[in-house]
Amino acid sequence: MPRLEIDAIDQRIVALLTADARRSASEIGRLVSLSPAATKRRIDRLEEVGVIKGYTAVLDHAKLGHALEAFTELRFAPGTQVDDIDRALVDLPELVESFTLAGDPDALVRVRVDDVDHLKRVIDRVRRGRRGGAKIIGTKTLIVLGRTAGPGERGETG
Amino acid sequence: MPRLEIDAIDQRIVALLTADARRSASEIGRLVSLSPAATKRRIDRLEEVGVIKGYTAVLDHAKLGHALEAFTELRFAPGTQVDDIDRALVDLPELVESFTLAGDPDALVRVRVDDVDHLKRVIDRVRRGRRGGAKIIGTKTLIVLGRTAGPGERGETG
DNA sequence: GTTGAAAGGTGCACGGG
DNA sequence: CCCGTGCACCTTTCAAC
Repeated sequence: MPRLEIDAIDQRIVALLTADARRSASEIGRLVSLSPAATKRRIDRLEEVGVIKGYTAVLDHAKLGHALEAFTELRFAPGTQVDDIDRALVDLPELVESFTLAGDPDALVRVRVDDVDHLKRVIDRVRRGRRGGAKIIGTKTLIVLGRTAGPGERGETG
Repeated sequence: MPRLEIDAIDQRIVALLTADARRSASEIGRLVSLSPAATKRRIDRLEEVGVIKGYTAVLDHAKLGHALEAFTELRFAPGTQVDDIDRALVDLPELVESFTLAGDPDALVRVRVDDVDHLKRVIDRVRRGRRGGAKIIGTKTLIVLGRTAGPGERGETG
């Protein structure tokens, strides 16, 4: 395993790839004053140590027919293990990401759906929450009206 | 402006770029049985019409020193405009994204911080919510214990 | 960290369906 | 409209330093 330290140049490379993951290693090298080969080695190392987990396209989901986004807060029966929560949600195609939380509610589930009717069906599926012994005793769904990206999503954190 | 219709091949291209945004147009072309040039033209068109808004690196924030993630629910005073909410949150480097919601709470703010002390300072800043006339009358912060990516984040939705 | 050369990807004009 | 081809140019990759 390569060294884990992330120096200032690594941070700039990470920021540049966060802003545009399809930039070439040569261009990044130009921007951080390094040769293409040295830049590529740093990118490879950042991937190896797991600082960079991958690269993804940022989509306009509304244009792909998934116009509605929502968060559903979940409350579980006493004794439910946090790991059970994840198991309760696999195989839900509408799931974007799910969070286990400290406090009340116990989990937050983010879903993307076509319309309110679709949302209703998804919430029904979530509420069943059969798998893994997780017993859902309450849900509260919040419909997203608008979303704004922050600096932390654009690589401006360092 | 190019055509807005997204056919089955476009959807596969979007899914492939969502799974790995750094794949070359030639490789994607091989996977969807199209020439490199035709594939590139489709990718360019998907970007032009805004289906693909950009490309970003997926990071392990814990390895970059931002180990703690949290959601803060916000409640606003009556008469607050939803647009005021976004204006109240600009210039918060710890902000990942913010959502305006239908129902109660009025907004959900996602932040990434170094530790609980840092979180305390960020929540204090959010609670002030000076800008744009947004008056925050209550907050509730949920600390993230764990996160799981769903199919909708990996391009498996189509 | 650099250089350099081979392999492969990109960008563009052209022609065909 | 959208596809493929061919070619010049640029990037990536890897050895050697």
